[in-house]
Amino acid sequence: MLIQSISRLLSPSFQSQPLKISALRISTTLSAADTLYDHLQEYTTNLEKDLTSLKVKLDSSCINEVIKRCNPNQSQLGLRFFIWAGTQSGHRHSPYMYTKACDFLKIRANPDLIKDVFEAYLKEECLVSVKTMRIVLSLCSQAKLADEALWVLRKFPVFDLCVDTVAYNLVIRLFADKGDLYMAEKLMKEMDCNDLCPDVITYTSMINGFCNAGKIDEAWKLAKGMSKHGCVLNTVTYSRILEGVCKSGDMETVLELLAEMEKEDCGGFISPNAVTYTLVIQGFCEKKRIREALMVLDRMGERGCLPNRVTASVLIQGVLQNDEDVEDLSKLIDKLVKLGGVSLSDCFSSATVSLIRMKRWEEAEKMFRLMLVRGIRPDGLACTLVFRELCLLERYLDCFLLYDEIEKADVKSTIDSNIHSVILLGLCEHGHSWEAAKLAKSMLDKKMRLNVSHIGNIIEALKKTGDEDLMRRLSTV
DNA sequence: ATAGGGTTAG
Repeated sequence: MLIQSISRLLSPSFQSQPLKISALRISTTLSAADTLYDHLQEYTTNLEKDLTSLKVKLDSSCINEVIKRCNPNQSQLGLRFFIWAGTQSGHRHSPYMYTKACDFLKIRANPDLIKDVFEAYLKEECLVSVKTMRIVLSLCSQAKLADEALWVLRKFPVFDLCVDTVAYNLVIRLFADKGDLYMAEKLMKEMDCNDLCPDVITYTSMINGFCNAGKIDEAWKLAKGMSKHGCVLNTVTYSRILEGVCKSGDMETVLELLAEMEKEDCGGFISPNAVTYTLVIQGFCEKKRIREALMVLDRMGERGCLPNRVTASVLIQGVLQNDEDVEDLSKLIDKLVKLGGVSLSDCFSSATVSLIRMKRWEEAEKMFRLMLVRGIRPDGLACTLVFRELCLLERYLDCFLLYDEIEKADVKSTIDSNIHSVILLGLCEHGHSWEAAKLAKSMLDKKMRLNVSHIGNIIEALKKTGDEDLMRRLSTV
């Protein structure tokens, strides 16, 4: 969009064609949304039936556009539309769409919308299916609305629908996460009365809730009772308990539990995985018991369990926080990479990120530069944080030099468009027109959006380079 | 149903 404002500033003669092309592209994607939105405005009865009869091909951008237009004043219509769209065969809302719907329709701030829609369904005698219920429950889950989810659960019989385990699990998880374990447990007991049986997922939500509330005994009691319902304790559930014990700080018990999980006679159902080991390592690091954390890494390696990026970043942070010795860090990184599962890039990037978070900026910059010297490519987060810091310090020329070096190593960009824009603007404002022009070209090559508000300054600086080729390319984006 | 660490796209 702002590239277009650049072309306007640059030379009016170039702008007509590209603008027409993009206008055309927008109008084809909007037509489906137009049809649907217009219909929402006109409906009197049978909204859902009529929407279906329009036979519009649904996709996420069209659904997004419709709910966006319903934004401030027509949230209820927007919600009804979103629910209808989700029930259409051939379309399934992505998790991204659920977050968008919650955002645009302000479901969290206005949870009564859900009840209003159901009232309309009843009044207009709309068909409400299990699929409808599933979509509404997913919305409640996204918006973390436990009470509303329970209200929806209670509406199943009103529409002659049977509640299933998936629906119960969703509501139970919401209450358990909220810390209302009384209600969560009540619902779990209620499942039996509906010929439903709690499964491993139900138990895991409950156990997680009890552990977060510091009630490890209650969590154990549940775990012991799982077999009553034919459920077998597995790695995920057991690791939840172990996590709770870690949080309580009793690392001796944690080691006993870990040993229990490692025993062969459990048939491997609860054998620890990378997440389990990482939780234990994290527990020791938080208690500043780094040596023991490192021993857990060895133990993990002996059992053939590979560390991952989380394991690496937890350990590296632990070592950086507790040791002055650079040797320890490089020994650790060597070991991690030798075990496999993480790369040098993962390790050095993690170290850079940890140092920045610990406000040890000079060491972070050294680490970042060392990485480049050794030909190791920094990951996206490390780049973002380093460039953000350099921009705050107004060291735009350094940004450019580092950027150039990273670009030489590889073509795939790990730096987001906003940072590109900030660096570009900084270079322009500090009179580094040549560098700005080179960065602008690189951005054009990547088809990157230019989202800065100081387009005028950028254009003026770029004009100074007298680079006609660049000007032409900017104007024909 | 599994942790953690930014941003983008859909």
